[in-house]
Amino acid sequence: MHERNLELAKIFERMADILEFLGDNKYRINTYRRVADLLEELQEDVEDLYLKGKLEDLPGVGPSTVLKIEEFLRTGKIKKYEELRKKVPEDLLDLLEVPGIGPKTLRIAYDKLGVRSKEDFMRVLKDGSLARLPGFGPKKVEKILKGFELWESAKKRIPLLEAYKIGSAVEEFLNSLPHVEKVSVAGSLRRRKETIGDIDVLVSAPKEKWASIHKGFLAYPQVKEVILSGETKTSVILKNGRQVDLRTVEPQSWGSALQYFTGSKEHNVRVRDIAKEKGLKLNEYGMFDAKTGKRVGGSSEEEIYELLGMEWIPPEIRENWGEIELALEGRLPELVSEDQIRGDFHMHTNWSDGMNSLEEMVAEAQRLGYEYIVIGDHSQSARVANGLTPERYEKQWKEIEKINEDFNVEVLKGCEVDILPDGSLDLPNSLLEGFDFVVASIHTGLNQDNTYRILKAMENPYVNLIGHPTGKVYGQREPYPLDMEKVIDQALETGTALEINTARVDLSPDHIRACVEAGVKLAIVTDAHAVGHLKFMKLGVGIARRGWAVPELVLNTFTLEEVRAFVERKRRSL
DNA sequence: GCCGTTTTCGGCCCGACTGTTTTCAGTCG
Repeated sequence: MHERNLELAKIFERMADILEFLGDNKYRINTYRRVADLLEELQEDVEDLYLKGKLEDLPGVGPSTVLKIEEFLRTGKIKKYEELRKKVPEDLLDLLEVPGIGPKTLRIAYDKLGVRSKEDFMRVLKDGSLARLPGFGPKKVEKILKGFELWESAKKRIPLLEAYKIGSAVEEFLNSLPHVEKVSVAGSLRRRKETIGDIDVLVSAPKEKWASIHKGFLAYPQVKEVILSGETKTSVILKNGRQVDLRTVEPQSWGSALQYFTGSKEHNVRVRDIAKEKGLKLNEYGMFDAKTGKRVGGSSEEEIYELLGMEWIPPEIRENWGEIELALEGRLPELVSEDQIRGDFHMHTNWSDGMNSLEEMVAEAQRLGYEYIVIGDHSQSARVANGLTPERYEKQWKEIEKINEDFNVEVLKGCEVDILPDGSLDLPNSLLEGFDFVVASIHTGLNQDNTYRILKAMENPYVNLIGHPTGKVYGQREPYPLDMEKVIDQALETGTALEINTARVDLSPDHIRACVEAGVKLAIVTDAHAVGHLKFMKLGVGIARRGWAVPELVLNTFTLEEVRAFVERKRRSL
């Protein structure tokens, strides 16, 4: 990660917010936002690009943007931004993140009701003064209040994807410190829960080096505030407001500490019970003989579980949901794992709403060692996303054919076709037939029960995968009502797979487990809109494992021939 | 603010949905 890129991206984002609040030209605002997105996804350091004179080659970057970036690199500041931020209270802008509050609403509350903070806004919602303004009413107030709830809960708990990014960056930083032997996130992040409280990170090192490691961690550039810092534990708040707890342990305690801090609490209670039955004592420092107090193990997790007569249990399923009994009997299922992943089934390019070109996406997929990928750009009715018409798909196919000559990874012609309100598809079968793999998703009517639309879409012989089936986006959108049982039956019946969407954490682990029990095929996808998103496959695998997904049911473990056979089987049978 | 095989000026992703309206405005994706 290039810190400076992110810092600049934030500034452009903020400038866009302020301009929007001030009612500036919306296309200029749009440009600022696009620049912010661009910077966030940029693979190289922005300064390198600037020095090479390549900044203006980026799409959407013009002379004015280059000047601002140049100014920032030189002085660390952007004058225009400094002037803009004087015009509006800093906290006020955060409210734009609340679903239901847009720039106009915020401006009216500011002008007419003197709202200057979140507390002010809550007050005018609750005392009815906002509802009395022209253009507002009780329903709108209700909607914004609901938006606040969603927003608050998303703020309190960290969505898995965000926590994963933070955790990975912290791990990387700690690994760069001297004397550090092992680093791992623990807690609910390691278990890949949908939402994470605090981010726990564990480091093993000889005791005499701990002080220097804690000190080193305080120098992590993202640290904003230190809550506490001692010999074994440091807690900090990062600039993004998230808390990270670092613990140092001795190498001989690595396994027991990792086991202890990974949890879940319910899992650990049972595990310690079993230890007790065997005359052993387990804590974060190691496994000991209960009578003599003599250490019998603790350096690795595998050793801990082995001493208890159990198979090692993957962290994602440590919830006391039956995994302990199976591990004691040696009957744990083999869960899908990262090294079995051969491809990604859903990603976008700049043909629709992706940031990168087809070639750039393919190049990254090749770098990741994939055997195949499915390009799944949006279809025509997704106009906001610059969805493709049949003609444009046919053009894209030509480009894909050309690219397939130059790369080792096989690029499958695919699409993310919209499921229309009546359950029919946005593209005719005559065109769908020409794709190698078809993903179908719902993007409209997100407040109604959409079971019938999904059931009908699965009847189409060319639909291989239902994209983000529940419509949920964590912290932003509740799922629509859906009869998952019927969806699962229909998926099984028609030979259609369901999507595990890494970006949205949809399906949930519970859904995945139901699919696994029914024998429904699943596909883990990143839904990447930029090359940088493709690497989150690792996270998707974690989500799948949390739902006890086994490789036989996960399409990503299939060879290219097997994927083609999966598609063919459905086409022949319906 | 950016951009150009119809343009160096005049467009720019535009439609669905919701709640407020009685013909529309704001938000979202």
